[in-house]
Amino acid sequence: MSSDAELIERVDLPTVALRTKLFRGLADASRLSILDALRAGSLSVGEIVAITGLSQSNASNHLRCLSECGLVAGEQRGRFVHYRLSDPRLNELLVLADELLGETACGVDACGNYGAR
Amino acid sequence: MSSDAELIERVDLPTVALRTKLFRGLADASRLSILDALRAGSLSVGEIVAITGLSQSNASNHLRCLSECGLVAGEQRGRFVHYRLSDPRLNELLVLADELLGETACGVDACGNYGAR
DNA sequence: GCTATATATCATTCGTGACTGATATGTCGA
DNA sequence: TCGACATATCAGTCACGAATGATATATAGC
Repeated sequence: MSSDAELIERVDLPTVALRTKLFRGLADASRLSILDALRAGSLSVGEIVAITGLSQSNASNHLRCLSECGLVAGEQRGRFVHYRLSDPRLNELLVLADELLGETACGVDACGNYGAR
Repeated sequence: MSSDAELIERVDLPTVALRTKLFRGLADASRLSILDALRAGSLSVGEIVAITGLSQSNASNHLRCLSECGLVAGEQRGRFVHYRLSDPRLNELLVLADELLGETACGVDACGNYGAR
């Protein structure tokens, strides 16, 4: 239907949906705090809580989310669990983001469409 | 207060907040569709509507958001407004995201913590 | 001037997901 | 086995922001 005038290349929805979920995983101050803390190396949950200031249950919830998504990896050591970034390219992504924020995307802080929850 | 045991390097909150806003700008299927469409070159709003399938007002709202944030730039030509990506590094960011999704972050699609709105 | 087309703005609705507090699981030392 | 510590899970609350539909602005052609 809608005839032959369909020469427009539609957006690839599944791909876009995947990207959306990845960026949504990153679009939260708590999760970004955790990821930022882990850039220096692996940390236990307690250390993450101390560094980020998140509540224990909140941090744990976000860690589960990040872990399921494959962005961080946890390893049990005694009664501690140590988490680390699962891919160095995650660090690259953050660096690239900071570069953008430093230049063209500098209007982001002033954008009132969504706030700093 | 809280004594001298403050050797912990706390997360830099303003920086994290900025990154959060940038990623939140990217964490939406509609906006990502628009950005993806613009990777091929500049497009008018009408073309963007046709390609993404978004409603006109919805697309316009997202374009304003993306424009204010500095991620896209619009130029008036006659009664049309043509938008383009304002920085090629935005494209790099998307490529990097796809790389991550292809490998370590492949759990993202299965992550049920947040959905594909 | 008037009409049609292109884009922008505004108010409202409604679902998603972040946080809290309490509780459960699990691991170590005595 | 028991108590203390580390982490995980769960239910409930509440605010953010995405989409819609109607309306406003703007530009071009007649």
